[in-house]
Amino acid sequence: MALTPLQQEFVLHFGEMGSRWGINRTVGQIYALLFISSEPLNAETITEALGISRSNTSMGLKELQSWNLVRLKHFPGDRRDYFTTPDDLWEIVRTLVAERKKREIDPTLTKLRELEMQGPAGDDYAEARIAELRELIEMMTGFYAEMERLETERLVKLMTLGSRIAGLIDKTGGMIPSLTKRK
Amino acid sequence: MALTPLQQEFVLHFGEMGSRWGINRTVGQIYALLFISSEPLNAETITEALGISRSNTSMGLKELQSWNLVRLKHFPGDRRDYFTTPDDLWEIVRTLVAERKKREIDPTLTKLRELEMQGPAGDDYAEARIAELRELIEMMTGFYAEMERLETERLVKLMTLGSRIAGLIDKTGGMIPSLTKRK
DNA sequence: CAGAGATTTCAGAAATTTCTGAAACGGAGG
DNA sequence: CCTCCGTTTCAGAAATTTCTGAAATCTCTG
Repeated sequence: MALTPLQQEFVLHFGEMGSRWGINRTVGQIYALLFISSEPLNAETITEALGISRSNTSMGLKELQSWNLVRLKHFPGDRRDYFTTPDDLWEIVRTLVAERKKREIDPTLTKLRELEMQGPAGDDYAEARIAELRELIEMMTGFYAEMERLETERLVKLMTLGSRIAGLIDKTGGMIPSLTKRK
Repeated sequence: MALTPLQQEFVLHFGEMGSRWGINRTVGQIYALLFISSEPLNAETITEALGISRSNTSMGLKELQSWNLVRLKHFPGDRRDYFTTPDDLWEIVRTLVAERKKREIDPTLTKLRELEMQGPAGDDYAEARIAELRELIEMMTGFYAEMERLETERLVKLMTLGSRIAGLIDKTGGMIPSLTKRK
């Protein structure tokens, strides 16, 4: 499969950005290709389009699957696997955030709790700093857990409202009457 | 400077996590060390504490400075540079988010706009997908711009209120009376 | 402005990550 | 239970990133 110049440039950009996102170039390119392709693609097509080895494609797809970033499709009479990305971009964002949290935040939270468990180490400053960090992360993951439940439409509205909500929270108490009344 | 077992473990953990966060092990360790040290440290002390080369420390500190993650201090009669992290954890988070946005999001937004500029490429699906992605990113960065202005205290309150706010935004319109009234 | 102390730069070494081709594996159909 | 088609695994090659020691640079101080 030959790429159009537009596809080409898009794919190459995501390849380059890949390293900043903690995935490698190939994985970035594969994802970008699936993202801008209207039809599901099989491994052979991807291999050809990106000019990489078949095994590299296999590893890249495996990586993307471990991130839950691709969906598998099948066609009758064809036993090859075909891959796509979800149509809903918000679903993609949600997955991305969830996975990054799992890989980048959770292990640290676990480690911090573990360190606190070990009991007083006679290093007050370090202990205080660790506790503070753990509390911060817990607050943020708690907030995240709330947001996670929202479906796309509500999330969009929340983001649109952003500024107004922000302006409301004042230093004197942060209590919004219509908020505190309910529940 | 010899590290306490607690410091040791904390530092090593951040070193390991570093790779997942797009920074290298040494940079992660240096940051962690500064974070749990009550006093500012100079390059020589860091070098010794982490058992790395002096030049590696220099590069790591330079990297951290480019991320705006460390503060420089000086003591009278000592012309060496001493480094610390901010006391306020929220300030650290803000910096982290701002820098990651700059490195991981902005270049892509620019690229997407650029691709759209190049005009119709006869690939409707790809064009639509790119436009959709750009719009999503613009919405998120817009929301981020709002949040960025909030100082620590308000942010904490917003996060604490999270669930209630989320529950309010309903499908029928998302308009919260007390919100819509004020500008 | 010479010398000492401190930091930065840089080319190559070391370590790590990514990529490939070949071989192993898996499972549907005959 | 063999064969074919497709996928995965894996050991080594290639590429990239990180780290080091030596030299260069920078900047106070006397």
